[in-house]
Amino acid sequence: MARPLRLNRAFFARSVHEVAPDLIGALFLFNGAGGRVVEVEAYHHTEPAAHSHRGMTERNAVMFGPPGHAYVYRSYGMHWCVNVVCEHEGSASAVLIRAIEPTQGIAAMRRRRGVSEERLLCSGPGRLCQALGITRAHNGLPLDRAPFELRARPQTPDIAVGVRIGISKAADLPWRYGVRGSPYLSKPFRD
DNA sequence: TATGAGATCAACT
DNA sequence: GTTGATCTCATAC
Repeated sequence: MARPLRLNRAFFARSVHEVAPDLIGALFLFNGAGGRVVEVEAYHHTEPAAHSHRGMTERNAVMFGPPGHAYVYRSYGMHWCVNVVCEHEGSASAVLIRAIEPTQGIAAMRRRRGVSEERLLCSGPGRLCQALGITRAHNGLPLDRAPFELRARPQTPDIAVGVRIGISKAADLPWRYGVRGSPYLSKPFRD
């Protein structure tokens, strides 16, 4: 079995609906800290929950740039959230990284988060950015170069699909993907 | 176990 | 002035 491939620009230059499920199980590292992606959500400009829905602003400009870059925004005035920019299909779209199963750099993540319980280190979009040290300073950086490191999943996990979390618009779209039964999800999947 | 408030800021009405 | 791709802590059942 070959070493998992580094995810390149071609991986991200596809529809969010292909990239999002394919990210589940992939390795996501930032400055050597991170782990296995266990939860993501797709955001597409055709639906009102997406930041790109109403066109380009200073905040979301990166979403309109080339695929394979990080879009980092401030959520609720407090937290940072990280997305991967995908193929535009007419306008901008991205996949929100919502939860990671910690495998590397756990001591550093514990220090940045201020909690010791591994299950709580990266189980949410705000939590994982705090754990990995991702901020606005990293908005727009390419995902195929340091400090980012993304590698394809070694095997395909059992992927669950559900509705997205914490939104009120287009809340019925089943665009949330995750590893079924993982204890590192921000919330369990209902089926 | 479940619900609610507070923190804090960019975008939108 | 209100809302939101959130999290934590407090208080109530």
